[in-house]
Amino acid sequence: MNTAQNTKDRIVELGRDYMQRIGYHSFNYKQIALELNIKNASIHHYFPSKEDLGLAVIEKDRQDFIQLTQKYRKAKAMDKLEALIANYEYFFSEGRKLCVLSTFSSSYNEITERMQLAASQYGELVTSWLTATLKEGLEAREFSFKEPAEDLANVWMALMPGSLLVGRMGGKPTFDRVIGSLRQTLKSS
Amino acid sequence: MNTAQNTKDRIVELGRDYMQRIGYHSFNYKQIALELNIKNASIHHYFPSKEDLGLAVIEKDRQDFIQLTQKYRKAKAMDKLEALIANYEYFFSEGRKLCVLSTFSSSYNEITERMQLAASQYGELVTSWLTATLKEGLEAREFSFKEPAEDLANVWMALMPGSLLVGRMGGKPTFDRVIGSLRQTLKSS
DNA sequence: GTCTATAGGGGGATAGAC
DNA sequence: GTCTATCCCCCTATAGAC
Repeated sequence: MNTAQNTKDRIVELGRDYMQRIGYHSFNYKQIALELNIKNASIHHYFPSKEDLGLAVIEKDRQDFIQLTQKYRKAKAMDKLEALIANYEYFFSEGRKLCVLSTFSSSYNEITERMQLAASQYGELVTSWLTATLKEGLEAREFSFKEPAEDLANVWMALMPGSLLVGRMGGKPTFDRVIGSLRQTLKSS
Repeated sequence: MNTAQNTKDRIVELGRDYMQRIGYHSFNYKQIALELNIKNASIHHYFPSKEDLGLAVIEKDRQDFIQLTQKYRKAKAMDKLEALIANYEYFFSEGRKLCVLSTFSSSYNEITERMQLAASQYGELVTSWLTATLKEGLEAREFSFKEPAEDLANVWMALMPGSLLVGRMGGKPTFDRVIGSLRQTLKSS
């Protein structure tokens, strides 16, 4: 997920990383410029406005997600979900970052309409995939939950970001406990 | 929960409201000053630095929580939890606000150590209360969950803020679905 | 306790040279 | 594509009068 060649791609990668750590608004161009050994103004060459970079970050994350779903297309449902969880484990261990969706959701009332729309649509995509994957695992008897798959998908959409939020304050044990419970939602009910 | 008499209390109330809507950093003194018909500088008379106001907001929210636990001291466990849920229903309907804890958690890497500590301690208090309340309801056979109460308390700590986050993007139906599932975690398992 | 005035820094954005 | 220089706005915070 970190294979940026050109400057433009590297800006998006670094921008995403910073936004996940400190939020869209606290992030600024200078932080990236320093790491790339270029100047503030050069970033504006690639992304004239901060909104452009924000949209690019959301789109990059969406593409990475699509790529993950493709890679695990033929895998077992449990392996698909574990791949998603692995991302969250990585976010937490790598500086207690939030995921991109929760980053923009926590700033939702102070970002542009276009960014709100992009984030919302990305969220719907993940929710749909989760719903389908849950149904898939249920039919294959990998899972045994009893509530509607749509409901459980929404629980995952809330619980995964939530695990990062409480993990920031409660630390690794708290984070692990929530992720453990997340896996448990697939069994019986 | 909204009974501010003097200017200082009103500043804290308004500050909390804004922070929950747009976040600690996006909030600024001028927004409050306009609503109170005073000037920016007057706020600094009560809260010399923004950190002071941030700490006051956390403390106010903690006191309100303690007051809620006192009020429901002798109530059934389910009624206690419903009182907490009612807060979240209110946050969402009132402009899709986040709760104070998730507000500061989402800005955790960009607030001062004192604020981090205050937020963390407040979080531990809520977690303890939730754990105790869950055990209480289990012993009274109001609930029938099977996992350790500590684990379920952490799930609630993650799922309640999570419901607000996904609700911002998915809307009321999504929020309601997560809250519905939250209640379901108390049954069987 | 509230005001005016202002310091001082940060950060997004643009112009124009190289 | 990157630079220097600069504009301009926003926001925290302070000084000092009333």
